[in-house]
Amino acid sequence: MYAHQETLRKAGISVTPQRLAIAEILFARHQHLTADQLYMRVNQANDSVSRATVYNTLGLFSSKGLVNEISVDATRTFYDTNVAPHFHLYNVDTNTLTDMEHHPAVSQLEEIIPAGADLESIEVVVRVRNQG
Amino acid sequence: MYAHQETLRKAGISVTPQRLAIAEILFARHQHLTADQLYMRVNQANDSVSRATVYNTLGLFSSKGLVNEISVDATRTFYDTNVAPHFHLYNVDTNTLTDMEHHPAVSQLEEIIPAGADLESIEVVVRVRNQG
DNA sequence: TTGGGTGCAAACTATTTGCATTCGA
DNA sequence: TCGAATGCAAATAGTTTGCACCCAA
Repeated sequence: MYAHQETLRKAGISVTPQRLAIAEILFARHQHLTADQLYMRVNQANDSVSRATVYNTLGLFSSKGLVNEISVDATRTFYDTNVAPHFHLYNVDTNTLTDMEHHPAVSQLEEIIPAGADLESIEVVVRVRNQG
Repeated sequence: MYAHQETLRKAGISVTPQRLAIAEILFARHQHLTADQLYMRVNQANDSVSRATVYNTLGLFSSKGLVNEISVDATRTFYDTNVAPHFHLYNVDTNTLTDMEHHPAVSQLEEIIPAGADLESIEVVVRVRNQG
């Protein structure tokens, strides 16, 4: 039930009931959730955690490298529990984010989009910060 | 001075003074601007265009394929006048978005980040919509 | 006991929208 | 003239913040 106490400790994050409740749901499997989706799932599992704490905790997890933030458009940020670099497929109609199995060159990306879907745009952002 | 009337017409966009003022600045060269940066530059060139019109016009240009939207984080959307698929480098310290000259495989991306910068994250989103 | 963590509500920011006005073919 | 475009201000949505309270070391 508390399989992720260790996950938090190893990342240097002190364990609290709220953080653990969030971690148990978030890290149950590789997935892509928005802050609000996570907020609803945590509270539906009848733990009570506020929105602010969900946001703060996701920011903390992200800064510790436990999750990746993926900003698919101006108002939708997903949190991805798979922190290895990989490609994502975002369906604007269903508002779902999934992993791509293959990582082709950008020039060949169009060839491998799923049947029934049309390419809308490709966004590659390598985020860097200044050293120091 | 009005080199981009034709750009708009070819894209099926009717020409208005505001749209032309925006186009002249935006398409002067390949660049990455936020809506607000563009708003300020347009008005500093002493044309008067409202924020709403800048946003609406960018949305229109984007839907016609004249610019690409790049959402670098939850509150920063850049508009890129280079609509060919390519990689971007976003510096979180300077808040600048630039093009990458090379398009390596994701697994090799870390090797080509600029001197003086550290990799923070890699975000690849292929946006699709359902056919029909 | 005391500093970090939490929760609420208010603040904030980027963007969108409703609607009355204005413009241009 | 008449629909499209514009501009303002208000609305919206996602996220952050200030601050009082609480709890565990």
